Amino acid sequence: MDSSWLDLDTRLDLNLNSLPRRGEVPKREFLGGFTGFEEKVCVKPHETGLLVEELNRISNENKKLSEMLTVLCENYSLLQKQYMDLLSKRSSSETELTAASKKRKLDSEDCSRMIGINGNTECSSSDEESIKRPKENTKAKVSRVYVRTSPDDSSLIVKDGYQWRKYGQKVTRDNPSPRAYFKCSFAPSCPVKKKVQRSAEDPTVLVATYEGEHNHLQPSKPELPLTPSQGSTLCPVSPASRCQGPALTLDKFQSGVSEDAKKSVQEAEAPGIGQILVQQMAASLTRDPNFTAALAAAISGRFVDQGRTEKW
DNA sequence: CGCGTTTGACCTGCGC
DNA sequence: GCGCAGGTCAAACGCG
Repeated sequence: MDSSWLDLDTRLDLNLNSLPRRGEVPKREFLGGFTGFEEKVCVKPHETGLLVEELNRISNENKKLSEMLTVLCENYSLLQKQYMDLLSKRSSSETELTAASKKRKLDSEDCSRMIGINGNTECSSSDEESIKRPKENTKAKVSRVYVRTSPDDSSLIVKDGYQWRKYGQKVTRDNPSPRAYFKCSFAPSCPVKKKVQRSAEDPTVLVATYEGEHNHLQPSKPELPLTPSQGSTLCPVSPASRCQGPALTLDKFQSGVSEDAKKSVQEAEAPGIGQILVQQMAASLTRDPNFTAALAAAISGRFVDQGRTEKW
């Protein structure tokens, strides 16, 4: 593992903040990491000017590209918001038609509307239920998570890092797709249940309803599927938090969610545990003499490398 | 053989 | 009290 590469060459900053301003000669460390390019450092003065000009041109180009990307992202968010508004209007008009006879549907639809209003992909209905259904005050906390899947993925699997055992499946009246019932199987005494059903409006969206709180640690981080067919991604429907990168965990996913909703899920999932685990792992690693020796060797190696590049 | 999933039967709560 | 719909159970089944 050549750690000297990491800091010097892997920065792909579109804004190019680290690049020299117009008229400045490029610094040595910028060129230092490129093998083959290093020979060109010893160039004639007029060639330096050309290189600076070229660098500025690329810098401007990157700037333009990043601006275009920003505009594109804004447009995307706007469009998605409009789409969600449209969906919510349609679902609420449908609700009005059947509300008198379908009081049970309230539970599933109040949250669907929330998607449209503020782009939230997860909501806790515990507060609403405490008002609407005082009888269920003693019931476990309920939170809902919306998960986008690929259209060809027919499984009802939401990978959230916990182990679930399916104990039932039922076709409900208001939705043609079946609802799957899961129990947390990591701890036998864990009371948490999960219901997963495809959204009636958008079949690519899985609606996972969690009931109760885990009384154990999270066995593993939510895993990302390698291929779309392998399952669902914990990809928020919300435009605010776009599906990207490998760090798509439930915690990350909550970044586009309202504070109340975040709180409810954080309470349910006990996220501080992860941090404590990391600290414990770091502590145990630093206590290991072999690890500290290897680390020291790696760091000293970096110093030697850097000293060499600065000579150039 | 053990474990997880499937699926039909049964239970429970709610509205009329 | 009855009917309906959601939720749960448990035997059968499949897979590694």
